[in-house]
Amino acid sequence: MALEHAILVALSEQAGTGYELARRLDRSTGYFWQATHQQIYRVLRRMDDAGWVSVEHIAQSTRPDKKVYTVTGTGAAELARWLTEQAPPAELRDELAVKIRGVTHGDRGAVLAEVERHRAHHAERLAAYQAIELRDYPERHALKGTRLHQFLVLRGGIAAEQSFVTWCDEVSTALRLETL
Amino acid sequence: MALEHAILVALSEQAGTGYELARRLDRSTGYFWQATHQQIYRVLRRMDDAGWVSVEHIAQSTRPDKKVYTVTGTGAAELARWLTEQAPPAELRDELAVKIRGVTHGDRGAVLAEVERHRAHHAERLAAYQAIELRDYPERHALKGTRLHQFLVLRGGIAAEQSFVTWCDEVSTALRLETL
DNA sequence: TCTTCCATGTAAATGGTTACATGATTTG
DNA sequence: CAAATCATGTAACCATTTACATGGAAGA
Repeated sequence: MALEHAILVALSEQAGTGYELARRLDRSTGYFWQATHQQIYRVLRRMDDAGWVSVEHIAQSTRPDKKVYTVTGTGAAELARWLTEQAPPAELRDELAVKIRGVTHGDRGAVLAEVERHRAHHAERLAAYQAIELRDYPERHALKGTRLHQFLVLRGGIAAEQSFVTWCDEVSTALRLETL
Repeated sequence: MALEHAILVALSEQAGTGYELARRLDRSTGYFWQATHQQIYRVLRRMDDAGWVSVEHIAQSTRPDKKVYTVTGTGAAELARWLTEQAPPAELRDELAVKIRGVTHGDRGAVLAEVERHRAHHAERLAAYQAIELRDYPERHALKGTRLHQFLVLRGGIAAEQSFVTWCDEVSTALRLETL
């Protein structure tokens, strides 16, 4: 499973708490792998039991105690091993497609509105990703190492959102024309 | 949840058995929603309990007995209701992105090979979808009703696979150049 | 003869979401 | 004064995947 390994990647770059990881994943691997903090806490405990990470308890006076996680040698080895494994290619899951397939059995106007809502959502994400691209990677063609790899993942997010937007447009045009 | 409703859509077009649905979904809604036969059997039972479908037992001499499912009035109403609901926009889940993010912590050659394997997989799917497009929808611009909606979902699958292929190419080029 | 197809399911495990709970601090 | 942020978690539930099980018929 990938969540463990997404966490290993994130912690290899910088040790941190579960709470912090939840936000970091949102902004990096998060384009392709999401997780709530509850899930992350549970997985971190499992990883600790397996010896992939070690914990440093930090008592805080004003806040609840922190647990800062660091990748161990075993964890690093596990990440390296996992990287050589084959992963299942991505499969899509989009309820919108089910709704489109079902248009004839309900209110076509509602489905059209839904297509446009999704269009707006994906366009917004696309714009956000493109803003990150411009702001954080001005030297696009000179990237190396981790920064290059982060950039490449971002590019995947951009490509995917772009294609959702284009598809939504095609669908709403076709549904409108059909009504005439 | 969408599986129930994907099944309602499929059964509205044509009554059928659980086994048959498993294959049909594969070829229609399946570009955006997959399900195994085990899951379908379980969901069909739930739908039967809820009164969304009715079952006709058909005894067969040579084969195990069939259960042919049909959508009831309640089921049709539920589908219509669901179509007016908002659905969460699609989110991506691709382990490949996690591996790309982690390249510096393992064997870069292995990850590159994996990117190319995924590229091949998506290219194959794309070709398959395009073949269906050519074979089954030669009158692309004159489509109406269910056939149009099926076509639009297929177009979404094509757009998505296309963007995966393009992305994989971008990633493998970048990873190769980085090595130099 | 071996594989695929038809046709049904159960059981267990894993993964993920939602709801609930606590409590101080900083920001608006 | 209210809301968001930091920081942790538990519990219950739901969805999905994988493995196991059966058994005849048709086709390669």
